[in-house]
Amino acid sequence: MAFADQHGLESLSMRKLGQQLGVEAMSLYKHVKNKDDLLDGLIELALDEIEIPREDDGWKDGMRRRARSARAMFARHPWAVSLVESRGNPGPTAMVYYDSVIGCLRRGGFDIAGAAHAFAVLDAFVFGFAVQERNLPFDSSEQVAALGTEVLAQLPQDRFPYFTEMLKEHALAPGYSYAAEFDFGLELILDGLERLLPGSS
Amino acid sequence: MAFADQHGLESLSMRKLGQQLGVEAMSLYKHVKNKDDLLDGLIELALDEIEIPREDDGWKDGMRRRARSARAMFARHPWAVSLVESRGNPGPTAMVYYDSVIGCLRRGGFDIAGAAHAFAVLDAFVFGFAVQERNLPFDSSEQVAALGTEVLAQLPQDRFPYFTEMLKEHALAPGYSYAAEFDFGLELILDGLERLLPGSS
DNA sequence: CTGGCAGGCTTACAGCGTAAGCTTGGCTTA
DNA sequence: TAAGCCAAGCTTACGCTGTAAGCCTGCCAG
Repeated sequence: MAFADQHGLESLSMRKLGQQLGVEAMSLYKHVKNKDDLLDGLIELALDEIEIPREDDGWKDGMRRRARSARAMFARHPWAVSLVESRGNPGPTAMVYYDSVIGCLRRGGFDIAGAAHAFAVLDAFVFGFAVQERNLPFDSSEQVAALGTEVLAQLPQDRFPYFTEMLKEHALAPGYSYAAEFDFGLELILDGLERLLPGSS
Repeated sequence: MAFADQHGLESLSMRKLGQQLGVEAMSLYKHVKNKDDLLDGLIELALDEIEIPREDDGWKDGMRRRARSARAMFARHPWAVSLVESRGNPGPTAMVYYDSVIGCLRRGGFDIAGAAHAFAVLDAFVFGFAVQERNLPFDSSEQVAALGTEVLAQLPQDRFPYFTEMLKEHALAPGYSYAAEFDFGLELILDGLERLLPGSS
């Protein structure tokens, strides 16, 4: 995990990892079945950093908590995005996660189908947002400004009037942060789900 | 693209691609700068299959159209998911796509910030859903039944009561299709966005 | 007729995951 | 104390990858 955080997932090879540990590549195979096994372990570590809903959380707080912490985890470990994307089989940590999320929704009043809906839409949003955020070609707001003005200079602005406008008057405006879009989307979805509940007319 | 559809992205190597074309691997480099260049071209082809909103679409219809067609494209070309995920730089097709989406929203009455919100949440959902769907370890509903019962048999059911329940009574129920979750989430988000509009009090 | 050049081919290299087998040192047990 | 096992490392080798460098051939313009 330290290696992935430091050097990125694409440069994690058995040889380099061994080198960092002061060991030959093949020695790692005493501890790990193969590279996929190692990557599965990495996912497990990453998923374990996602906070699951507490027993005493209402469904909305519980979902908010896990969504926010998932986003934070993906921001801390960008490699986890590609990893989760590229391999499917849920490990034990994923099972705990699934069960606690569904449980939180069911206790909050959702029927089975409703909980499935809620889970699907929230999960898709959280993960999709993590991907978007990781693919942004900048990290800080100085970088976004620099890159934005450069793009603007090269762009045939008359061909993309709406995009240009948004870049100029929104994304490049002081204080803009893409991260804020996360809370917006999250609350929108949570409010929409709330309306499904019996008793919200 | 044909090769990727047929054999999957992971087995697309320059040598194998050349072989399929009756040509040596290195010959491809006369037409393509390097493999990344080729992959960028693939993305371009894939994105081009996403329907963009029509001029006469209302914002809701426009967004629904592009969301649905994006999902359909990802279903047709599963490799496009990993590809979009792994490389960021938007090409010309992506620019057209961005501009038309933002334009559709703006014409529909969203202010700049609102359009940015809407774009972000919809895009995250659509892409996140595509990833989920691609990672499902089954393709048909017979497969889901077979796999589901197998998982159920192995699972320590008492440890994951909610998950077990959902599997038994929902996912394994006849006629269940994960795909239906897409429209649910999409409409939920669209309805949520509608409420942002002035005049919907 | 000639030059350029597009489109292919050949060779070669470094890096990858990993199969197969070897060495070593410490612990367990008789 | 001796015997045996085994965990943890090392070595070598194989087939795969992307691609740099350079060569050959045939078409087409001047």
